[in-house]
Amino acid sequence: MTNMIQSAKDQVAALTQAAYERAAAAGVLPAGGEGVKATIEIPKDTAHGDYASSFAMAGAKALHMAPRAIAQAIVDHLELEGSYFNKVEIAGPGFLNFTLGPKWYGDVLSAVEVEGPAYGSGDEGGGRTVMVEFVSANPTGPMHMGNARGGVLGDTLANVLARDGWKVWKEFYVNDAGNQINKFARSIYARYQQIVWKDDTLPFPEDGYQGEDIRELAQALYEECGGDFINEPEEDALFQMAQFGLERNIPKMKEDLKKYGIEYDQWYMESWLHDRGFVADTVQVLTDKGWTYEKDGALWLNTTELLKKKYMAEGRSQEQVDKLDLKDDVLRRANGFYTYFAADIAYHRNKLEERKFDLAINIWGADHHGHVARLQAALDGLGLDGSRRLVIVLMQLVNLLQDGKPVRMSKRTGKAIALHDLLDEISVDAARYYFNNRASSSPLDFDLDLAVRQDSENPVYYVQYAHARICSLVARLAEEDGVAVPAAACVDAAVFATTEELALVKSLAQYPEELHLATRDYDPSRINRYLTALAGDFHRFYNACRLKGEEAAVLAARLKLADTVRSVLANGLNLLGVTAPEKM
RNA sequence: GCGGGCGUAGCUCAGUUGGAUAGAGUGACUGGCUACGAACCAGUAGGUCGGGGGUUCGAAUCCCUUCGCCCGUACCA
Repeated sequence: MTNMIQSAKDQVAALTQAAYERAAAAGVLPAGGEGVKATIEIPKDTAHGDYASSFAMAGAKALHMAPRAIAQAIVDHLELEGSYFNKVEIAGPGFLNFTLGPKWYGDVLSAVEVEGPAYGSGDEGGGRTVMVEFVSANPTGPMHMGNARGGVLGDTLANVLARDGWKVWKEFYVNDAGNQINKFARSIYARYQQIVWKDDTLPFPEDGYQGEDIRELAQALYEECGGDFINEPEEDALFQMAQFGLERNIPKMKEDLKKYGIEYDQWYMESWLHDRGFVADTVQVLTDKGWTYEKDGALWLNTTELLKKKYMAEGRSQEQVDKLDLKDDVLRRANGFYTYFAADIAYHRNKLEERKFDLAINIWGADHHGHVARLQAALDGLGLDGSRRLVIVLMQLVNLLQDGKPVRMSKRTGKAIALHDLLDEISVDAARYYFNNRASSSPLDFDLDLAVRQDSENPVYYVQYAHARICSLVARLAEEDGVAVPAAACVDAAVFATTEELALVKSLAQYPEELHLATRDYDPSRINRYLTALAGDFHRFYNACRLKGEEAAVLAARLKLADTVRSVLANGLNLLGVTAPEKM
């Protein structure tokens, strides 16, 4: 709950405003400065202080004075007594540069100590419920690199949301119905026939799944149940093939994801929606509301109108909307089967209406971006406000590199690298950190040759090393010198004098802000960047400042600082699902 | 055509509400342990922020325009 950055910022704003009012009362500044919207930021260069206010520049127009003159009047009437700051300077075009004093540094250490593993938490969610649906890979084959990325992204996002006051539910949507299951069944059936007749030249579906895993499924089926399916009607045999394949694949997926550190609250079957008539019911509701029409024997959703309505509501002009190339969607095909889109609308109606989640977040591959707006619009059409209550985080795909050159991945041709194979090669820690190392909007290259031999290559080791180094340091001081980590109340932050110490405390204070931004932008890769930077600040501190042999007050303060860093590193790594080792 | 993503150092990428001299990692080069963990640190070199225009005290960031790469635009899922 304690956000030291925010409270310092608030103080800058309050101090500046109070100074303005005093200056205005004294007649030094004209009236009209109350509404000045000054930005308060942390300068990149510490020579410009710890916080900078743009009050003087922003107010130049309203006050009809030169920025630097305004700044001088503010400084003359500033009252820093009792605040976090002990110095203010005017610089550049009129920046007011505030420098933090020891009180603030001490309070940062206290905040981490008091809040411990909860440090960095917020309450943006306010107890609202959110479902994060992620991975949801087709159960027709093993999971690949893209699923590995989506897995960490969703899992970490769920962790971060929970820290921000949301009640989080994690779900895997299993597409156990529809065309690709049919294709799956036909693929197994073809391999099965090849096995039964001992003839590899028997025909295999043109669009079938060619992976080795399909052969293995067929072989297992043959070994368990024999060759009798050959004699059954094809329809029955295909049903059995699909059942057998799913019953083996789904537990395998659960197992792989568990190994990867991911466990769901629920695996939700698409077939549940079909079986109880919920897809049909949802389509009926859309029809009742007048959003559908029949054409060429199929039932269509008037997506064009729904999207126009949505875009206009979002502020686009009629002209902009008119030039869009919009198309309607089929909900029920001429053959009577519902489309995937219809099932998806029903599934999200289930999330928002039946299960009453306040918010639904989906992690999707960027190749599905064309469906984002139309799904939201369809939910709008159901009166569920999908444009706001459904958030789709698009994730750019993973490029697999081999010898520095891209390899085309495809489940159909069986050329993808499976998640479980990957985890045989590299640790869960390394994989989870690696796949969370880029914003979801950036494509991510995955070079297996590099990943396999990576040790120090992966920044996860840099962060973990900092943690292990501190553990070792703390243990050693306790053992050899009998010095324990002191309570924050016993530390005099005024002894922090080096730039390394001050920078390190400021990094610690940045953590709640980073978590907040990670949830706001649905971008948990920020945590990686933060942790790497914090570890770097620690390593620099460690090289610049000794502990052993220093006088008691300095030793105590530095030891407390190091231990506080340890706590925050562990805190962040925990959110990523990465271990914080004491030794390595 | 329409829509989405991207374009920043040799390479991979950061850059929060517009801010002061545009950063990090990696690669290259030069240094630092009889030292609390060298899986570490310090330094040097490397840039027309794809190009052009505009908005203003101030633009990598906002607007317009243009070029290039990836993706989507199914009675597939």
